[in-house]
Amino acid sequence: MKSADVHHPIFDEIADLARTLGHAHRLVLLRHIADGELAVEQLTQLSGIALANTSQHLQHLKRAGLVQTRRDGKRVLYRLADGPIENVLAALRNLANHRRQQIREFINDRISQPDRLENISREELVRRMRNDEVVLLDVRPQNEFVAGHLPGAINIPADELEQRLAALPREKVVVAYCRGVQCVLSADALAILRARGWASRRFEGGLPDWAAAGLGVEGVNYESG
Amino acid sequence: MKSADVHHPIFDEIADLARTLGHAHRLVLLRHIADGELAVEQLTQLSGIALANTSQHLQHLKRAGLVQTRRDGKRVLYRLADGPIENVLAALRNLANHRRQQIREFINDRISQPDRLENISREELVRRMRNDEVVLLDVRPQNEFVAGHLPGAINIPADELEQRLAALPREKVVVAYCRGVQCVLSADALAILRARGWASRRFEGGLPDWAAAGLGVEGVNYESG
DNA sequence: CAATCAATCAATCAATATGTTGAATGATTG
DNA sequence: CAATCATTCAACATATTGATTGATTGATTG
Repeated sequence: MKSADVHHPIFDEIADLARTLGHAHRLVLLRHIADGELAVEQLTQLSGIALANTSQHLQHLKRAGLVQTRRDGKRVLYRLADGPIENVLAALRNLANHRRQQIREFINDRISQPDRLENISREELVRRMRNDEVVLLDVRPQNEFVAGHLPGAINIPADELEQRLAALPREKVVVAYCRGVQCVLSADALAILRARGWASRRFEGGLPDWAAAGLGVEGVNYESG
Repeated sequence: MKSADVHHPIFDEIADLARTLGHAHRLVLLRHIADGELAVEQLTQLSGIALANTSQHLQHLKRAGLVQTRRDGKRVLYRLADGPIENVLAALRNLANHRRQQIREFINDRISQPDRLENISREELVRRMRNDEVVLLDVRPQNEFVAGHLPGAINIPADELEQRLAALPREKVVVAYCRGVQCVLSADALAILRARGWASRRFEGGLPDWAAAGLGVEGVNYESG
């Protein structure tokens, strides 16, 4: 409203925070630190960033109050600071994904050849689920999964898939699904799965197609009507 | 195996976004633009930033895809781009406020300071619901919820909120509501949500205000017939 | 206490970002 | 079509940031 409001120092503080997040190395480091306390050298190995460089970025993060440290013998362990830090990261990831998706929809270079992505029809999926031949993989963000998902599905958001591949069985066919035909998350997931040698298919219709067919859905939006 | 993940281009994209938000001038401009379409000169006046400088920052925002433009006669009008941009800003603001409060050991006393960020108007709520930017949280007892609630709302009674936080998404703004202005349930809920770092607002009018405005209500008292 | 290890500091250079100035563009007006 | 207005561009000086290198600090080990 008033210019006094506009010059409020909160803007500078927010800008400092944002600038601290404005470097891929620091985002990578934060991502690893978010999984638990880690020492500097472990972080260099996980990230591939040179030692002194890693240290500097970590101190940048520390100055900004995003991480805290603790000494354990010779090592210095870094952990996430208190506060809604992961919310900010999630929001940024969300926005970036939103953008990517728009770009992909525009170019439409991925789903244009559905055969290569090995789509599975709803009918075949139902049949193979009955025979316990498949594992359902929901690659949408956790909150959407919580709100409602196909029965028995495992939730691994697409951007975490590479780290969490171990959670998937190798002896069944993995069927990935997401928000539906316009969503590329499951296509991304399939690329990862196939690159790592998983037997995998894609249920293109996703949750909307499933629900529209009157098949059961699990989740908070659906229990106790 | 992690290094492949680490070099994923999404990190660079997120970093670019964050860096774009990493300057107080651009945050100020975004804040004004978020209120509605504005021309460059109006923005210079509102922000106090020199004309050419304003223009450059606006173009920075445009390059980053955070704003879009439209020509109207001689003027160029800037507006927010699509996507969960306000969520990112809210998350950053939230984190910065969290830090400020920690530093000052500030004690938050409920409704005594109803700051502008806390309450959300019906108009803004409707708009953000349309954009799928918010999650509605009904914190009244279950029986009242069943009788009637805002469309799409999740019901978690205020006294169960702390145990059931996991049901709430982190990447959308949570808007809590209850029986209306005289009811403190949603204020309590907001205290819990903010303490745990959720981006959250309060729809003060609650169900009565919503229904009085002639907006749709879901529930057994309202279903067809 | 010397040797070793983990992390940080200091100094440097290259690359980017910012603010300012004045000129150039694009659309409207008389 | 010339004048005017709103905005953008181009060029420059200055500041900030990032990566690299080698030295330094702090803690442990023998």
